[in-house]
Amino acid sequence: MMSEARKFGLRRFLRRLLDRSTLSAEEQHAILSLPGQVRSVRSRQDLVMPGERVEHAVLVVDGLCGRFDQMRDGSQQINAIYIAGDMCDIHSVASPRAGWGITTIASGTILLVPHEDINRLAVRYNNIALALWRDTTLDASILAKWVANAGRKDARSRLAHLFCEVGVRMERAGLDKRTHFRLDVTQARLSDVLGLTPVHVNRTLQSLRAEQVLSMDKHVVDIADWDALACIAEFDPAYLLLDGPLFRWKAGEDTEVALAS
Amino acid sequence: MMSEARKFGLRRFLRRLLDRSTLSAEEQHAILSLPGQVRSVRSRQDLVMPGERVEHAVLVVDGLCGRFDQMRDGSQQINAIYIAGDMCDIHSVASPRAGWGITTIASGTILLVPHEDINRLAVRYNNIALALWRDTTLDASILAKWVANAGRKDARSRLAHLFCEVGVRMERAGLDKRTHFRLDVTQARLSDVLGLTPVHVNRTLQSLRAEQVLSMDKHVVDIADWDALACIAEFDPAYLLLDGPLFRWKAGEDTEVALAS
DNA sequence: CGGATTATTGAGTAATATCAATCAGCGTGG
DNA sequence: CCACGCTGATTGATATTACTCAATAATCCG
Repeated sequence: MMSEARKFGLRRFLRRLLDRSTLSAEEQHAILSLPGQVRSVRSRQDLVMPGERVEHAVLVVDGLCGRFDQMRDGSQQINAIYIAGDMCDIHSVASPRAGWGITTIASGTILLVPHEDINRLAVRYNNIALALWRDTTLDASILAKWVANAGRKDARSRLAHLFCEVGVRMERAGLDKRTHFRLDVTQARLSDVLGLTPVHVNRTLQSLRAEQVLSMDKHVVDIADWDALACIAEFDPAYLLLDGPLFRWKAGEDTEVALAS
Repeated sequence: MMSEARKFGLRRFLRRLLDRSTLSAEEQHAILSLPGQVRSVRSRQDLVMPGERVEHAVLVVDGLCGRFDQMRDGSQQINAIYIAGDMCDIHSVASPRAGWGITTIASGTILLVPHEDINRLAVRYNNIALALWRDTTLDASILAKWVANAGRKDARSRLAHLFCEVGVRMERAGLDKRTHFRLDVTQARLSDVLGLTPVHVNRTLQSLRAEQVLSMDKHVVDIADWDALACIAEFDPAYLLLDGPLFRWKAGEDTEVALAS
């Protein structure tokens, strides 16, 4: 049932927020009570076009979404991958018009949550505002890492890094194991993520397979040697901000700021 | 005098916030009253090391700073450039430990603003919280564009895009003209920004100079043909979110959300 | 089964990196 | 004032990575 999907998606979203922020029972309840429109989506469906002004945020209930930028020659660059529980364009709540677009990478289910309702929560509960800000921070942190990877690493290392990142995020979200997960992408799509050619992605995958580091068959990634992969990738998960929930803001006029352990 | 530098920096910071957010007189005054420690910095001075936990945010009063990531082989990738008025690591207020580092690119003056005080303002004035979140959004938007540039554009186009971006940002900040500005970077530093080799940056600059599009002499960029440069860069400033101040949150328990025109 | 993607392979090419000099500016100590 | 040593800019020659084009094989899906 549709309403079930909504609850399910919001629970995943809440879980994700709780990874980095502490929310009271009331705040948690408020998140879970967010309204939203459930929608089934196929692969390669553009949800937000670049430059469009939006009035709702896209929460991935199930499947995969990506944020993309388009070049004049038609080529795409995907600059963020979102898995179940991620809210793709949380930013849009603060800045409703952005330069990017949102597309589905794999079929699945999404929940469209009106900005209006998210704003209402952020106003009433400033720790929700903080949690959302923190989520944007994570997004920026991942982007910063992607810039570094694109700028300074070769194809092997970039590919390896992507698998490490997605593995860890999947595992953290309770979706799969970091060494074995379903990643419903075609090699062409992978090339849009990594800024490579489909041909080159194919060859790079083969080289990793030949070295028994990882295999990708039928869109299932199987990492045989995590340490080797992390080494190739120079993967350091610090940028995923997984140290556990951080401090809260004290409510009201209190001028003291609570800092967690 | 040092205190003058503090005021000066905060005014620039406020001005920057007002480009995208509306703040009341009281809120503006609160920003300008932020405390902070002024510090003169030389070029190539690391202010925050990767992975370090910080307790203050860095505001660029004058000069240039950059956020960087470091590879195992020692090479650096600069994934963000900050000009006067920018607060480099606003994110750190929400997430005090990040994976990146902050370094100076050119000599100048910075202001270290304690997180504690920023948090205090964000708690008391939720529109300041919104403005800061929005600022993080802008940062993410720029990063997303850089990912796209690094992934899908060649050296010429990337270099051109950087100059367009910095020009527009400088002009917007009231520091210079977009077609003529001082950018105190060496070619080697530029290469760290663009993910290229110093040698290649040099040759690419020469090619742009040969075509009378732009020249860079003594660290002063002179753009002879802005349109040509923007065309080479495929520059569309939408991602800089310059449409003017956006909506405010209504204060207090009000459940209605104010949306600007 | 047949038409569509998607994956794979090969050969040749273009972009960028690498290595190694040389050159130019510039501050400093003699 | 000038020689020295430094950093940054420039150049040339070569190596390497990744792209392009084009074809074929495998898989998916109705």
